[in-house]
Amino acid sequence: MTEIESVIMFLIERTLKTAKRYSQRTFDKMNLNITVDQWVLLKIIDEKEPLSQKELGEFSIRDKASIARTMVLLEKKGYVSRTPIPDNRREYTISLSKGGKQLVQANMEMIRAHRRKSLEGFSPEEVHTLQQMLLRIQDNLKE
Amino acid sequence: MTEIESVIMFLIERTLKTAKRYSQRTFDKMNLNITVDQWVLLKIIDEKEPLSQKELGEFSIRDKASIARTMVLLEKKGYVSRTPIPDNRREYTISLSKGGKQLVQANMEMIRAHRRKSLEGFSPEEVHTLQQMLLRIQDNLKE
DNA sequence: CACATAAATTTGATACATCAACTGTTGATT
DNA sequence: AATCAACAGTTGATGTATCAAATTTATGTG
Repeated sequence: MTEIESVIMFLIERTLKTAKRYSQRTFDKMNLNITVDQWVLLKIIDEKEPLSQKELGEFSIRDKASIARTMVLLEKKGYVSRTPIPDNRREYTISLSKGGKQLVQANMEMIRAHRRKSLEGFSPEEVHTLQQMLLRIQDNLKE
Repeated sequence: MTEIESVIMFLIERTLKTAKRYSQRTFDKMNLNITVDQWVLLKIIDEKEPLSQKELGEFSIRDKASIARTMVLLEKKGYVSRTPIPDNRREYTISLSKGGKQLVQANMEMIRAHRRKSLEGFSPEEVHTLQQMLLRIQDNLKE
């Protein structure tokens, strides 16, 4: 085992890429016509709506420019609506359209199956330990 | 806490983005003029050279197209050399140039400091547990 | 040997990431 | 009220990611 293979960030990156690739292949097979990144944003909106692009960016750790462009795209695809806020012409309210809600609804079971598969062989305590460790690392690197 | 905030892949993604951002800011402050992704590839080459683009792609879980373009770029920057293999005109041998070796050498201490910072408060046993968990997840998703 | 098949890399199309610069809006201070 | 700083979002430039198709070279089988 070389040095880099024991580095946590390297392992995290490999794990994430493996999982993303796995999910994207399923999405493509099902002709979902969205990317895994787009799914994640849709799911966040589903759980947190209504919210602004700024809030969505902060929550998902994405640049505001990236969020803006993806929202335009998801609006075009008919999954997201951006409605103006009365007395505030500087931000939008982001929420799921009917089509977006339906998409999330229709695919949650498949997503949950992926989550279960990724954690096969883990006890609930282990999962909890892993969650806490990841949060601790984020805390260590905050600001 | 909403559902998605307990999902391991979501936490992993946030952790990785936080760490990458943190390192990139340091790189930029030091005028290193490379991205974190480029650094990771340089460090892999440093540890594994000589190797082919295909091997580098498999090891780092990157698409061969992505590797090819990044190698062209790193060659232009003078950090990597691609030398032909005798009796094999179909692949290259990738290795670090002098400049590349020097770059890795000169920055390893800073990188190690980042690694230590990300794991502040972790015992060696905890780090080992985390490594093993990440490997188990990758195994679970291996096609 | 010829020819099909496989392998390593490159190129094209598209998506997403960041930073920096810009636009338009809001709010606070003088 | 006028001005200026802060804020939300957009746009431009650049780097990286993927898949699919093309290219070039190597190899195995008849």
